[in-house]
Amino acid sequence: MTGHPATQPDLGVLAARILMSVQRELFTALAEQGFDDIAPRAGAVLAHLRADGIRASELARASGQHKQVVGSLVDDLEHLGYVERRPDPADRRAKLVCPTERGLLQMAAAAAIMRSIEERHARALGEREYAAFKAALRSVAELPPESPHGTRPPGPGDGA
Amino acid sequence: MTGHPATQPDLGVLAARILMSVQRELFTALAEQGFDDIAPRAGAVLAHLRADGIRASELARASGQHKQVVGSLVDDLEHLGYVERRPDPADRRAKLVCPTERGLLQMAAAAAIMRSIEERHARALGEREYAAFKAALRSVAELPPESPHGTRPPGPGDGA
DNA sequence: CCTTGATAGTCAATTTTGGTGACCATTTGC
DNA sequence: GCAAATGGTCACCAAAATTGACTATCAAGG
Repeated sequence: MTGHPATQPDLGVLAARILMSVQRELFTALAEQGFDDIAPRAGAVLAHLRADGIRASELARASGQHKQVVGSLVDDLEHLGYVERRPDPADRRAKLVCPTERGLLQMAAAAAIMRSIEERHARALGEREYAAFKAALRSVAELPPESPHGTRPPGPGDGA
Repeated sequence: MTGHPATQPDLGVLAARILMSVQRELFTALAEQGFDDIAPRAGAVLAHLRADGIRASELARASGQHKQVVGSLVDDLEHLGYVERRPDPADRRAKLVCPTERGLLQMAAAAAIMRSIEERHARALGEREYAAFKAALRSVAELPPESPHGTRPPGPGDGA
């Protein structure tokens, strides 16, 4: 990251700024809607929850966090009543992290807030431009880093 | 953040992913070039350094970190020989954080690495598309959050 | 089968970070 | 020249990430 004011802020600085701003607004709005007991860091788990459950290790991969961190996050969310751990029928080692009723409500609320944030940006940029921006953002997020020699195809590798 | 795999990953998830990937690649490359003693978190300061110096409080604003954090970051970077504190001639309370020779080298190296990362994305997306993407990214990063009533103009308000 | 190696998850200990409140020096506005 | 705001630091505390080890299970191969 190298955003000298002389230079334009670089990709990393911009990403960090957007992340901070989105996080702040999302969790402020969630708190106003009654979800005031979840720490922003729990977003790493909540953002990747699925109604039908997801494995902790997959959460770790998707969020880029270590599995110990995900474990403690899930602990917290479980105590708060947002998720519960259920055994994974397909693998007796694994446990599925499933949202509870309250978890589903939170997911819906967060999705609505994120929609409104993105709609605001879409209005500012123009619908078409924002759609193009979002698509480009996805591409950039999915482009594999560096690949010194034998690049693997950019296929569905990234689970999330 | 609400990126159910069913849904597309949202703005926050994408920003987080890009930030992580950029950080990892940048600091790996810096380490390979001999700058292996700087922690990624110091990027919050390094990214906003200026050759002619910048105040700690401005670093705090630009990076979104508390001034105590910036202080300790600057301490570390000072011990490592990347920056030095000089009194600000314009305000005897303030100190300017100025890059040393080594700091300037680091800034140049980081800028080059970031350029190569962005060039890779530009190749993947197309030069035109990437330029449009980058412009949109800046707009999104600068759009003020929410503004329930009397919006202030989106002028140069954001210091960084 | 029975071994070998990888994967899923947890526990515990350590280290890093981040956050808080108080505090001094200086500047700014009245 | 006094009060309030700003720049910066100190000392302490809480939260968080990283590491390493360990159990249970799965998947391959012999």
